[in-house]
Amino acid sequence: MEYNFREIEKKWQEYWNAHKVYQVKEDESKPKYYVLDMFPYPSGAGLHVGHPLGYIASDIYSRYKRLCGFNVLHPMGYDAYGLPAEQYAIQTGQHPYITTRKNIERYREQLDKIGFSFDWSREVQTCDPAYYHWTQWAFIQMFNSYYCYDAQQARPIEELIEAFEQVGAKPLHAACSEEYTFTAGEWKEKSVCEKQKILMNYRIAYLGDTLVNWCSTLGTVLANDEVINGLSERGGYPVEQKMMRQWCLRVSAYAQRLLDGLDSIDWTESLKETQRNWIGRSEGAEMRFKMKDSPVEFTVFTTRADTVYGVTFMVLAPESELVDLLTAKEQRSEVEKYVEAAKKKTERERMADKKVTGAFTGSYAVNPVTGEAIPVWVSDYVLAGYGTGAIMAVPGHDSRDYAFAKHFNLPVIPLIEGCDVSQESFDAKEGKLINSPQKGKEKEGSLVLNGLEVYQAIAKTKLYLEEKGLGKVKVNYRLRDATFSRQRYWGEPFPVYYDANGMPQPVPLDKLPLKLPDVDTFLPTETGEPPLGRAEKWAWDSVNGQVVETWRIDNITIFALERNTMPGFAGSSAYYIRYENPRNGKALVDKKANDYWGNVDLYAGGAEHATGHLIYSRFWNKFLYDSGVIKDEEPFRKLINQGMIQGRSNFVYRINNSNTFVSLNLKNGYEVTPLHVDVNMVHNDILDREAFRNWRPEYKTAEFITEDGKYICGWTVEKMSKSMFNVVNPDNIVEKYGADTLRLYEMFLGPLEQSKPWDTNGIDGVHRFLKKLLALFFGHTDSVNVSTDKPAADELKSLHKLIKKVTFDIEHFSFNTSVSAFMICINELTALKCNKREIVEPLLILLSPFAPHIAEELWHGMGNKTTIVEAQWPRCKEEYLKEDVITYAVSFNGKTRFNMELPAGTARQDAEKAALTHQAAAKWLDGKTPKKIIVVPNKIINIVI
RNA sequence: GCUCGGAUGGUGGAAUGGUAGACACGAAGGACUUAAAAUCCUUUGGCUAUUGCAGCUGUGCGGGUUCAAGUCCCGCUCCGAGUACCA
Repeated sequence: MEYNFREIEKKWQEYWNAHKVYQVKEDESKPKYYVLDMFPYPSGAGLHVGHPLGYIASDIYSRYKRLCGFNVLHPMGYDAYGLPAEQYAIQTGQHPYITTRKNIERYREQLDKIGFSFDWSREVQTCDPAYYHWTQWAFIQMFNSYYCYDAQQARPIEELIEAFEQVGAKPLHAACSEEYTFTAGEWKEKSVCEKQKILMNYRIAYLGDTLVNWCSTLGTVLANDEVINGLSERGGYPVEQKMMRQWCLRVSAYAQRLLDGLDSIDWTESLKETQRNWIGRSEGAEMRFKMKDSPVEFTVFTTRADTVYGVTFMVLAPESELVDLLTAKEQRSEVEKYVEAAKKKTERERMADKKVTGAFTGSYAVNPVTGEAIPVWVSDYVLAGYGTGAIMAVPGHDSRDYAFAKHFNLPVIPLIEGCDVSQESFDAKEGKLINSPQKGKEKEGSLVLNGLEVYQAIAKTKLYLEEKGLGKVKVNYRLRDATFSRQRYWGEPFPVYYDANGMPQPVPLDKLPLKLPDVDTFLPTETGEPPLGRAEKWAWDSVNGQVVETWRIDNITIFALERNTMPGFAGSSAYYIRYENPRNGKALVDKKANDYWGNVDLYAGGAEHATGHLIYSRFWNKFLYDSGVIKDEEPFRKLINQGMIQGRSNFVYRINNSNTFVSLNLKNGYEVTPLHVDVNMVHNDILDREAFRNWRPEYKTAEFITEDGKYICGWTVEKMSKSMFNVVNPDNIVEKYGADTLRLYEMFLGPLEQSKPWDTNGIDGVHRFLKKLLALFFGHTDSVNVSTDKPAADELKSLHKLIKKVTFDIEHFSFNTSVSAFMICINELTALKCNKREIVEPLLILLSPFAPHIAEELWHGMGNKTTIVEAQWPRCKEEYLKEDVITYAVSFNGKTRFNMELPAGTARQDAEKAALTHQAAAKWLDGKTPKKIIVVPNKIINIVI
């Protein structure tokens, strides 16, 4: 009897595959459960041990739910569009499709080896035209919709046109980039082209001039979540702000719903918090300022309306359109110089540069409350993209304004009683107001704030502003619209052409998918157009409704197609819906399929997608919900984040100027250089010296100074990467120990959510557990040997303890403790020499989600004809868990003195009596009568003397 | 700066307010073996005992609540993650 995991695992993987064991379809007789993993981007490096962590956890949960009688949808696919494949294509000329397909094959091979219960018949790939058909379709739906604030949902754009025709723009509450006030009459007067331009301002997918994150090295724009600390997430290249005409998604219209929806879903608090911060709701007021010497007006946003008496200057963002309007003649050259300098700086430089800079525009605004004239400045500490791109500066109570005021010698007015602003500003929102007109001494109708608490003063000022028509209460969100164009080849083409007026028109729905054309090279064109600009034979014939391979300038029915492609998150925003009905050529999802499967019950993936994918998906889902395509408003009901698996690097210590290596604990006597060594040559920190000598030619003659005949390596925790030689592929582990050991070990490593370094130091213990399990089944024979005898009480107890623990742990995603529970149970049963069928059969069912291959093998070895997948999860019977005797810890004045065993079910009074009359008690009682006795059933008896 | 986590043996980590350190690794000792591997047994937080069966101490630090605190409350220290000229 030997644990031949290679044979066992191969056998059952082939069996499951051949018998389509994990394929599911809608089944009204069973409750559904949808378990989803974030689908991987198939990179060239293949899967490493960090990837399967979440997959194993969700697979355990899927298998568990299946055994509990649920119809479980557990699909997998690939996020196949992405930058690395394109960059590889630029270098090698190989089409990204080829590399992507190759990588997918490798991923599939690796995944198959681990024994997941995916329904591969539902696989999707985002680069497959049959899939991106529906990405393009959704885009057109967004193009043809606007967001109505009254209905709080997306509505067809035709309804907006109708409203314009009847009442004009002013009374409507619709999400837009710029407010319009035209009347119904004025609307009707407008040309077709003008109307199109106005509608663009309202569409949910719109073409707009926006400030974008431009990364010149990558040659593309990036979304906010793709920029980290002013550098591109991919590659770490500098990013600058640039005004560009781009496709955008009006995500901001959904800000409030995205925020509110968080309360209805079961995600970790930290992830919800991250999204709340990203959405960044802030309540405040918009205040209108008039200029002293010109008719121009502008508004600012503030959360501290109460500080209006402390405004000593105004600041405009350098990119603000107001700069040009408000700059006085004599200051023009200085301001222009400043704005130019600011524009040249990248986002990162601006952040790094904490120096205070700015320029005076030479003009003055009028404080709407006091009537005083206040100077208007330009400075890059004010952002064009947030609020109105202009602020009222209150140096007394805002540290940034304070720094600016001190630098340019502007006055600082304290507004809170007792605060000291001689060294720094007082930013806290607390205290009593001063320095506004005194009650009784104020002019008629002026705003009196003195003596009020800050929150009262804010409320009063808002009210005052609204009454006097000087401003309005306003909620601002940090969440901005998503830029949706990428100047890249390897992405979904926009289903859009530009008509004779240069206006974008959607490709008719029945002509989708609009396929990605071939190009000769994947670089931008010489004229700076995106790579698709090289597709010369790629145009749209609007009369015949098809892609044509010709450019005929004289024929006005042949139009240019959009040359940008969609970003990475386009394909990943609704893939979970497509899994429900993946081969449907008529719709994204059939209504019946979606009614049955609904949203994702459990979503497993990394927390790094908090502000990207997980926001976009929620937005996309809400849009589809508004459009009546799907039935649930939130895509992912419960979300678990697996931690990151870091690399555990190993070092050898070379004695300087020699080829001799000294073991870790002996290195102190020498001058040594630590060198990274491939972790695959190290086991339990002991170096395989032969493998090391063969690793590289220069180590061929290496000498070792060992301890007890072993060379011990040093170690440290780093990111898993090729250059550190610490990448561990799951294949190696599967080859050496088997998939079941890998699965159990990854779970045993620690709590799922926690980031932890990968080390194989404990893997033997898990492997040993499986061997013990086999020993229990086989005894000393070569075939499975189970007895049909009735189990004894202690055997039943051991099993039911396990059922209770494992069921509880799986429900709470505490997989590491359930693996421990299996080990305890097997140790107990081994000690009892128990191989009784009534015990080991349920045990195998419990184990099957964790180690499906060996469980299946033994299940069949016992004579079962069906697969273990069809078994039923065992129920825990509490009556087997009852203790005969209960151990009480008896303590005196809180100190435990002795343990005492009493029969289960002993009455409280009898327990008290027994504790006092116990022979050991006399020592502490010392003849005294106790003041108080506390009996905690099953636990402790505390006697207070 | 702000927000959210975390701190328990040599290591990974267990502990609904109720005997802290489950389980596993590693280490030490032993059995089997010509030997090794494999397997099995014993010990393993620290200190004091160990011809004394036990005692003391102990969950980052300082307080508090409680009969009882790793767990709850207050105040620190350190570490990690996210986010940031957001007005």
